Amino acid sequence: MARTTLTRDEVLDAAASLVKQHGPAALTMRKLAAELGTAVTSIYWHVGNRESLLDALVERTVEEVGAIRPAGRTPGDRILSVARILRRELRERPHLIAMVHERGLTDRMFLPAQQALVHEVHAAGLRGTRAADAVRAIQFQIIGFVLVERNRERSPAQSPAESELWDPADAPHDPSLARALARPVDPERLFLLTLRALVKALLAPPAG
Amino acid sequence: MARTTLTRDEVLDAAASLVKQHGPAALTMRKLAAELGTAVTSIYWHVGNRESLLDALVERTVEEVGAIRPAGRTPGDRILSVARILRRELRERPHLIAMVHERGLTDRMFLPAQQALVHEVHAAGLRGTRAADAVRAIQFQIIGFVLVERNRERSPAQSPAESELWDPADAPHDPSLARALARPVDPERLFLLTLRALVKALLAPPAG
DNA sequence: ACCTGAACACCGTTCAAGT
DNA sequence: ACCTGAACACCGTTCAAGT
Repeated sequence: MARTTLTRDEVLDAAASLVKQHGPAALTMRKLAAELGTAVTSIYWHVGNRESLLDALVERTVEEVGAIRPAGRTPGDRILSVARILRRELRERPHLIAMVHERGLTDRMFLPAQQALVHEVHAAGLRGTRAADAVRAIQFQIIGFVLVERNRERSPAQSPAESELWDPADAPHDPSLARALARPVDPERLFLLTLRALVKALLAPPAG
Repeated sequence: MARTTLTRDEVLDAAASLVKQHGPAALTMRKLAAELGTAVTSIYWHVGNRESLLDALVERTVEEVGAIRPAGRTPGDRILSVARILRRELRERPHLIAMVHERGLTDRMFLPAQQALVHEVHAAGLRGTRAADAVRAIQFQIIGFVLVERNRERSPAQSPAESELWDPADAPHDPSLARALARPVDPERLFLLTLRALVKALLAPPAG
C-alpha cells in the first residue's frame, strides 16, 4: 500500500478525523504528517499552513450542515422539526461546530435554516419586524441551547454537582421542586419544552 | 521600584490582566514572567503550572459573578432583572467566562442566579417539576443567548454579512421582513424580547 | 522559603535543495 | 509540480543549584 502522491483531500480527511476524535488541539502538523506518512513540510505545500487547514475544515462543515428539510403539518411543527434537525447536526460535530463558531461563520452556516424559519413564520401569519424578531429569537435559542448543552456534556464531573447543590431543605416549602432540580437535566425534553414555549408566545397574536 | 518578593496574588493579577486584554492564548509563561520582571521558573513556584494558574483565574471569576440582587415589582420583572444583570456580568468578562465555560463550571457560577430564579418562579405560583423546568429553561436561555451574542461580536466581518444574504427580492412577498432581516441585530432588544416571550409562556397557566 | 539558568521535548513555519 | 531535512523562534515544564 505504498503512497503515490499526497492530495489536498487526503490531508483534509486525515485532519478532520483527528479533530473529530480529539478536538482541534490534538491536530498538530507533526502528528498529521505521521498519520499520512509524509514529511511535515509536504502538508504545507497542499494547505498553506495550519490556520488555512482549519479554515478548510470549517468550510466543509458549513456546507454539510446546510441542507434542511422541515417536516410537519403546522408551521409550529415545522419550526420544531427544523430545531430538532439542527440540534442533531450540531451534536454530531461538536468540535467542528465550535470552530465554525470561533470563526464567526455561524450565521452563514444557519442561513438555509433561517430561510426555512422565515417561510414558516410567514406561513403562521407573521409579517415584517415581528416576523424577523421571531426568526431571530428562535435561531438564537437553538444555537444557544446547543452551545450550553454541549458544554454540560463535555464538562467533567461538575463540582459540586447540581444534585448536591439542591438540598431539599433549601427549597422554599417545595420539596418536589428541590427534588426536580436535584435530578439531572433531560436536554431533549428541556430543548423541546423551551422551544414550544417560545414558539407559542412568538406566534400568538400580540397581546394588548 | 525594586521588586521585593513575588506573591501569588501578583501573579494572578498580571495573568488576569493579560487574559482580559488579549485572551488566554496570549498568556504565555514567558510573557507573564517578562511582565512581572522575574524568571519564568519563579512563576511555577507560586502557581504550580499554567493550567492551575488558569484554574485560579476561573475560580476568581466564578466568585465575582456570584452576587445577584433582583429588582422589580412582579416575579416576571424580577426574573428579567436577573437576566439583565447576568448578561452584563458575562459581557464584562468575555474571555474569562469562556474559560469558566470550558471547565464546565458554568452551573456553579450560576447557582446564586438559579436560586433567585427559583424564588421568583415560586412566587409566580409554579410548583414542582413545572417550576424546575421554568428555571432551567430561563437559565439555558440567558447563558445561550450571551454565548451566541459574544460570538457575533467577536467574529470579524461576517462573510457574507446578513445584510447581503437578505435581498428583498428573496423574501416571500414581504419586503419589510427582508428589510428587517437585512438590518443588524439589536442584541439588547432581542434578548429582552425573547426572554419576555419565554417567561410569559412559562409562567402562564397550563393550556389544555 | 524563594529564585535562577540550563536543558528537554514539544510546537508552527521557512527555505534552500532535491526529484 | 511535488517532496524533503535542516534550522529558527517559539512554547511549557523539570531540575539541580543557588541564596
